[in-house]
Amino acid sequence: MPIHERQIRDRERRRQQIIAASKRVFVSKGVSKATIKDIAEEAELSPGTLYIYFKNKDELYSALSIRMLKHLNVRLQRVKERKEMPHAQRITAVKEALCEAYKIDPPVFVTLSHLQASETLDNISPELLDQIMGLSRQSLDTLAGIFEEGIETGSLLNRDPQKVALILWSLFSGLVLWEESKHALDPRKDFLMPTLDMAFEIFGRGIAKRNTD
Amino acid sequence: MPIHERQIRDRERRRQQIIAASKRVFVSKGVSKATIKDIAEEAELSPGTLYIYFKNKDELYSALSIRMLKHLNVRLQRVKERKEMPHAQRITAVKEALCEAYKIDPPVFVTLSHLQASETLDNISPELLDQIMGLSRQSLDTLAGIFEEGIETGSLLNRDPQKVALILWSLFSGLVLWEESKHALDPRKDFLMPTLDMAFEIFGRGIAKRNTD
Amino acid sequence: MPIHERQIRDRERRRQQIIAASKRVFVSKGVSKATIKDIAEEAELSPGTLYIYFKNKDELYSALSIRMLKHLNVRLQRVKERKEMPHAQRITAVKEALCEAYKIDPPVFVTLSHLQASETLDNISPELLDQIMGLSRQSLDTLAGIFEEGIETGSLLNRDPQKVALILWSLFSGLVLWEESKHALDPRKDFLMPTLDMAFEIFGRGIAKRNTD
Amino acid sequence: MPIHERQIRDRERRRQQIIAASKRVFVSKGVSKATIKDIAEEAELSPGTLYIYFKNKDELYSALSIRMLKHLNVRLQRVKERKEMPHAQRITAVKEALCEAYKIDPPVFVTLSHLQASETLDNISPELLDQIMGLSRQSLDTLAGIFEEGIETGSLLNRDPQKVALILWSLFSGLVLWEESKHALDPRKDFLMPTLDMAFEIFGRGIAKRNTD
DNA sequence: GATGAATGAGGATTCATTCAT
DNA sequence: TATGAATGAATCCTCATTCAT
Repeated sequence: MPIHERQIRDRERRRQQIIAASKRVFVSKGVSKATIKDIAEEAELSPGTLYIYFKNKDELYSALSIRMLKHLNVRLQRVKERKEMPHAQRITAVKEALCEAYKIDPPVFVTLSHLQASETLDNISPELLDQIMGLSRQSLDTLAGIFEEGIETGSLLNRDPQKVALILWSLFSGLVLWEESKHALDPRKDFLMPTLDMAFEIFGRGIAKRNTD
Repeated sequence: MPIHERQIRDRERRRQQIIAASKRVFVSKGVSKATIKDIAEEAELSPGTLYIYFKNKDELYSALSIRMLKHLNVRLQRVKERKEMPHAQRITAVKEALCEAYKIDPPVFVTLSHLQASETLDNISPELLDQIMGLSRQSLDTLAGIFEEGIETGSLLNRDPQKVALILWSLFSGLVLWEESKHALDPRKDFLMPTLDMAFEIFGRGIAKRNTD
Repeated sequence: MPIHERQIRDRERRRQQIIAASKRVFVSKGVSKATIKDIAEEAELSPGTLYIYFKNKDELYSALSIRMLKHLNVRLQRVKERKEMPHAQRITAVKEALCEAYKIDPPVFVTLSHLQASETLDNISPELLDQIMGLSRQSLDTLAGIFEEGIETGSLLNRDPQKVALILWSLFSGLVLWEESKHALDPRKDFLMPTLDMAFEIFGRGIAKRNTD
Repeated sequence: MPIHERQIRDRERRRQQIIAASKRVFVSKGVSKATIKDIAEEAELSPGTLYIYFKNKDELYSALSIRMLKHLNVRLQRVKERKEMPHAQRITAVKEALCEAYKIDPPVFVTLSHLQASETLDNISPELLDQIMGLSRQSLDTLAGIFEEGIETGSLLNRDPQKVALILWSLFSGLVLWEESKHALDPRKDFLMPTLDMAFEIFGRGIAKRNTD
């Protein structure tokens, strides 16, 4: 049934169109200031139409996070598969995966932080919440898996990989959140990247095992 | 003018009373769900009265951050003055300063992140914004100063101390934000402290200079 | 033109199919909660299709009433034709006619009451409104005719038959409305029928002429 | 504390003012067409103010019913106390009580019917629902009590007084609902009263015991 | 005729803020 | 200063109706 397939594809395209529009609105107005009307106008649709594709505002927010988390998962998984890579390069690869996910959707990290701050989750369906939590966990698990391998090969300090993964994620999201806030006040460009580089260098040194350990 | 002074003191006392009440409300209802009416009730005042002491809601939010930042500044300054301390202990002292500030006002870190995420800064007076930014900068500067001394004494890697300070702050606030979000969903106790300990250990190792550097 | 006739027949069949579906929706969701989309889904049609057969929602509502009123008219007319029947039996026959109409379409009586309460008549075409009013009047006229005959034969009190007819109709619809409301709260079965029996008994006694009158 | 008392009185006065305004709006626009904005404008208040006095729209609707039912209860109770009255006069007194309640608030009977049709009760607090149901029941119980006495004294037919009460109530509300609907279409005056008189006459005759019973 | 995505006006409700007392 | 009732703009969301395919 090719007709049916096209309908599904159209539907998905619309969803993506709305998601893209809301991303742009979030960038320009901020997440909590963005209204459904704003997003609808940006998407050149009527407010009612958004509700055909998303049950409510919170679920629209969540869709952004899900898209980003899925993308991130793929990237991290790819890093994990490169088992032959030396650990230092792997951490750099992790950084690049995170940065890429961030660059695709800068405001989504803010959204995700909001979600994490559990301030907007009231209207979310349990399934969607599960999905977000599951994807978050999956990202962290993949990260943890990478560190675990480093520990097993003796490259990394023997520390709880779950905690290490969380530390790296927090380091990254903390910096990004800071950058976003500075950006709003003083949009000089790319103070973030050098700081991120330095952060990962320090983290990499800190987690690496040395002869004396 | 003792009468005048007492008036000022009374006024300040009221302000603190309101701030304390809003803190409690933030803890129980979450920052974005808290309304002026909630805070007024908690403070056993009427909504109108809050507006005698704070120009608007955002300025009340900001006052929380200011209190916290002031406190943090004092603590960090004290660490900075302990010039004789070995760098490893100093980083631990920094951690304790941050933790203490956090423990006094857990939700304020979230608020501060919100402020940083530039979601609530619209209604703030330029003076207040300057004050917050100034205090933020001061905290970071103090931190940077500590690192600078470490670099000068050859204990720490020679890296831009401002960036290092920002990295440590981001690491801390990223973890705290994560913890707060988990807390809302699954209030098991104190997963935060061991993770923070590990984060600072890794950071400390990463920033420490070694013979081979 | 047999082709043309079949088209008309098909059209009428579709209308009945939609009416039947909306009846089922009204039963399960309540009249005011039922949406066009609900009815369309129940009829396995699309919302747009309903508008081919009914000008708008109110006209769909009205169609239900019309169907019921037509049915009722036929039944009442039949009672009227049984001129040989003693008046007491005739009133029982009237009761049965009303009950049957009610049982076919319980929620339609509620709808009709709503219509009567002039809450939904705004969007109705004058023709349709005329039709409903005409059918209502016809039912009442038939009822009045039955009573008139009773008066002429000396079986019934000499009272304005129009008013008597209205009284009986109100008695019936009042009880049914009450029953429907109770049903929603406490769906015990068939408190209605014994109460209706008693109501008609009292009414019958009350309207019957006695020697002493 | 006379000041405190005045506040309570003021508050109650405002409530009554709002109730009175919504009554007027219901009369002119119909219950389901009336919006909060309409009522607010009629009351010369802002929409927000209504929510200080009523939790939501449904509870405002309910308040109308409650006022009417309370009034009715008082009146019916008074009739019940006149135990010396012959039953025929008592039924007339019941009619007058019902009519008076109706005349104070004609549209409220429609509202009450809507409530009974359980179409608008979703947003009502259980307490309020209980109150309405309780008052409804109380009215019916009082009516039933009156009939019970009539049965005991041998004036009335020996029938379940609860059912008889319900029959009378239904007769009344059915006629009133009809009248209201006619009124909207054709506001000739006072077709209701003579019909009501006749209805009660028939009911009275029907329920009265005769020697031959 | 049939579809169902899109529309957008309209409604209930919230809440920061004001102001008369 | 303190109050808290009143405000009304702003927001989310619904749903009858339309129209391009």
